[in-house]
Amino acid sequence: ITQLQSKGGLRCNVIANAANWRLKPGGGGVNAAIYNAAGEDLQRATKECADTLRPGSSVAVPLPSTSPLHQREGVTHIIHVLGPNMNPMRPDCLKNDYTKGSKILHEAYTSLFENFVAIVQSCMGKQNTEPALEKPATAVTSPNDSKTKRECNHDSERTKKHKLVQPNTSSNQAREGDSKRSGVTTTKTWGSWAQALYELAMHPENYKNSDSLLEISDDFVVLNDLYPKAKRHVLVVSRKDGLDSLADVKKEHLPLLRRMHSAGVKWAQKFLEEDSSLVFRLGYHSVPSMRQLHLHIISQDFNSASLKNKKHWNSFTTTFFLDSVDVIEEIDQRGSATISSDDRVLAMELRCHRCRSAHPNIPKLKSHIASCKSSFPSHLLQKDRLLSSSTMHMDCT
DNA sequence: GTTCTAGAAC
DNA sequence: GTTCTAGAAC
Repeated sequence: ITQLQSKGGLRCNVIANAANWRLKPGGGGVNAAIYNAAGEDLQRATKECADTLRPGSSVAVPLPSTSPLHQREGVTHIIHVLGPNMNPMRPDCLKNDYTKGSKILHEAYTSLFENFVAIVQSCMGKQNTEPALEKPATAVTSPNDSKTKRECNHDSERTKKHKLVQPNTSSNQAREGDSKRSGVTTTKTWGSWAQALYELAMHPENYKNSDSLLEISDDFVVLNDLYPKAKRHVLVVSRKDGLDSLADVKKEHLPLLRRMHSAGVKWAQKFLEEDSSLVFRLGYHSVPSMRQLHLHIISQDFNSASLKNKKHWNSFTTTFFLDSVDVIEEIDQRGSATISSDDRVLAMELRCHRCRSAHPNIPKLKSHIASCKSSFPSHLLQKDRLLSSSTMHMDCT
């Protein structure tokens, strides 16, 4: 595009342009190159289609035949598309909302492909009556069109493009997404391996000799997690029979939740006295693997040999982990907890819980978090979601 | 070749 | 939840 006069033509009729929201020619990259190559005509034609672009949307602009890019290279359309915006100086900034970012990116691609399909279809319809769209235009013609097939030796490439496009034309199934978990509450059955906490909660006296048992009260038990995912990782397990997970929690359990939270804070405080470098987070898994409601108190170093896989990581660092303070607030206000996240978040890419950088596998992630000194995301710095020696009011008596 | 993941079995 | 391991990824 930057050279404009390609040898033998671009063999491309439609260019997808990563545009800016004002749809202006500027910028240092491909956007500027396209506008330079297409000339004034593109600015004029763009203006006729749209003034601005919202993240996740696209607009297809027919390139006037007077444009050099059309005349010399046979480009007939530019599709401007705007992805999610991470820059806080621009409108609709994501502010590290990964889920929203993924959604907007999905919308951007969907919109782009829909626009492309529409161009292909209108072009194929036109060709029967108007053979004017000649040579370089073959890239968007149907592979069934025997007239255009002959002299082109880029057949395989063309066919590939069409295979990518065709499934999209038949349906827009990609939009269904959220309809799956539509409030149908199926009763979960717990495997034998998921009963350990239940047994402990019902009969804590049987475990009194275990050195992982830290505290027993009438309505909860505190213990060291058998497979800690950080330097410090304890569980406050409710002793109420029938209360298996957050999904079962109702307003009547609010006093219990508050007592469990206080116990968690108390133990975090104790651990902070031993090691003031730790930072703690208190929360619940949206969908726990073990039966019996339990609150995690986990230090944010995640320095543990027991943290082995993606599910471990994501269950403590994505929206799958619901902060105790938020759960309590929501139960108080709405009467139940919103289990917003489904298990797709557990399969998400591995991102540092501090700086949000992505890492290809667990070992690489671990070596990164061992040295990441970035501050925690702002969301976690609010409402006492994090407990550290500086946020706690230490009693030095 | 080794490293790493992901799915089955428990 | 963990362990085990086939085979994917490198």
